[in-house]
Amino acid sequence: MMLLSKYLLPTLKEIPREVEIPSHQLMIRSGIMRQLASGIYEWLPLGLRVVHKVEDIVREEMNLIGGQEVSLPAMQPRELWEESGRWDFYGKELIRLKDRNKRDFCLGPTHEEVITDLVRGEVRSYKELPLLLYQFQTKFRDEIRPRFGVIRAREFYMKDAYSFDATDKNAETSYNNVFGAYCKIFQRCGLKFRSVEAQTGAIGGTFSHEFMVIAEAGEEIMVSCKCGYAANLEKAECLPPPKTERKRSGLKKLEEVETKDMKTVGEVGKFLKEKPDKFIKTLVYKIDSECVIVMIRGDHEVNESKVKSYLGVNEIFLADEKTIEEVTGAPLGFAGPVGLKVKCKLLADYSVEGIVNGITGANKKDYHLRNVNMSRDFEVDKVLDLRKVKEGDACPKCGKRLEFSRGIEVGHTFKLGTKYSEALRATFLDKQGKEKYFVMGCYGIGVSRIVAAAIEQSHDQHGIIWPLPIAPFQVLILPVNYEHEKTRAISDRIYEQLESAGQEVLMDDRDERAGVKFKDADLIGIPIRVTVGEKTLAKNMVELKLRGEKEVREIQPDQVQKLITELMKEKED
RNA sequence: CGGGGCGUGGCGCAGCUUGGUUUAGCGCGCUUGCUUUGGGAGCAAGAGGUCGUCGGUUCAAGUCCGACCGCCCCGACCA
Repeated sequence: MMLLSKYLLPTLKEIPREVEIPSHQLMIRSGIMRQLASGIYEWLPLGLRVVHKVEDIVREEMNLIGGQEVSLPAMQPRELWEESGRWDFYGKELIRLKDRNKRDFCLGPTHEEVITDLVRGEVRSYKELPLLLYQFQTKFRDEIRPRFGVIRAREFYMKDAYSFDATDKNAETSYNNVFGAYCKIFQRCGLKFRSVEAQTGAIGGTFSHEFMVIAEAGEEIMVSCKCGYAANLEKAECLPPPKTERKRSGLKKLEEVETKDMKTVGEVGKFLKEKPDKFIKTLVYKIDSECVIVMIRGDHEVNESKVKSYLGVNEIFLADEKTIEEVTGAPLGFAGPVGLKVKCKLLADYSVEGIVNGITGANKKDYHLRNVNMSRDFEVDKVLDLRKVKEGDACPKCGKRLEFSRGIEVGHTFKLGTKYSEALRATFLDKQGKEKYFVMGCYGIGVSRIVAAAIEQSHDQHGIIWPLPIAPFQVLILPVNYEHEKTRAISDRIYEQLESAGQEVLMDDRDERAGVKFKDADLIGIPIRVTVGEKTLAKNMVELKLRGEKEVREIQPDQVQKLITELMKEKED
């Protein structure tokens, strides 16, 4: 019997300090986990049960689409990562270490290299394809700033899957299969979620989707439209502004104005009495040793992901002041595209094209330029979409207003193509005996993150309200006084009946006052509570209450198992 | 990496400004006993702390100074 008196469940009355969002607070307070170091957590028995619940659901759905479970090493040799080019590309997020012989290793933040290496060694023929391999594994990413408990942790539990196909078309089928399985997984976990188009980032590939749990505390911003378009903020596009007809006559003469100590669009705009949308904001980025100039309209913001993906790099930084002086000949705040000292690649957002007689830095201390016009006063290498969309921008699909909402990313699917198979020379022989690269996909689900996301989405002021399918136990029996003979007898009997009916039951046999037990019950959020107390027992009744509802029903002890079984069926439908 | 905050029994905190009545307290939790017993009980008696680490100042350091470590928050960029 699972007795609470013997169960390691250290609940906390007080809200732990230094903990921000509800899910994190509740995970600590309800004894689900404890922190060991920044972004590194210990799972306690109750929490681990939830992890396993999620894991089981994921495993079932992956198996249903033909997935085969493997387990790959967390510790991976440098050579493999150099083959794919990611030893350098992945940056500081990759945790590196040396063995006793000074050989370099990393702790896997993801497993494309390892799985591709495995498959290139073992799979030779198209007849063995398609292949879908997956695993559950602890991943390591040295996050720039861990936060929100397990939502952005440095060590976390994830399911990752990799598909190998003979053709691009087949790979798309694999992708769609996983996509479907993911929808079922999140549904089964009882989550309100949405899939959005996303960027491929450090993983790479041709396209990708993120699965977002809708939650106020979410770190990610989702952009969506009534027409069905949905993307994350990094990826989201919008229609370029209608091109203003630029008549030669309308172009005024270029003119220099003094703007002493005014560096920002706001300051200069106020001084010149011009709106931000007249400005060509000019940013100097440094990529390795090269500089790239990015221009954008003053009222917009650069979406660095778009810059990164256009340039094909993983990390870009704004140039330091010294570099800016070298490139522009002026201190920070006076950069512009006209008359740069050093030849750089110039990129302009679509929004810059439409600016007539714009304002920009003069590349000269304390001066700006007025009446700047693209093509006449400066040439750019490329005009493209580089800005962050704003709420209300025009949807790229239908032109209606885009809406913003927040979410927690719990899954991500990537159509990789042949990026890794080419890098690692992973090939098979097709029907014609021709050597071909595997067409790959990779698919992640943040298992530990789902636990937090579920709480974020389902709690009240008293504690967690677990969705039934991922609850650590389905039923909590709460004998008001377990020492009372009849109470104990009835409680034990209900426990046994439920258990033999396949329910997972926790018995609060502690010698605590009723209040303590009720508070803890609400806190740990087990979906069904059966209260056995002398008061109702006098009427030969016990109480049944659902955590998410107010209503308390009185029923006969012998009816408990039957009613709960029915309730569970209802919930499943 | 930059800015801010914090570090004192398991948890939450006070004490530090102005060094010495501090044998380092308080609340929660924990142990034991009695009373209580349907929404975090009362009384009594206990256990539990190298005051983050190292160094310095001083007759004397939880308290002052320095370095380091850890944790949290904001930012990582708007030119």
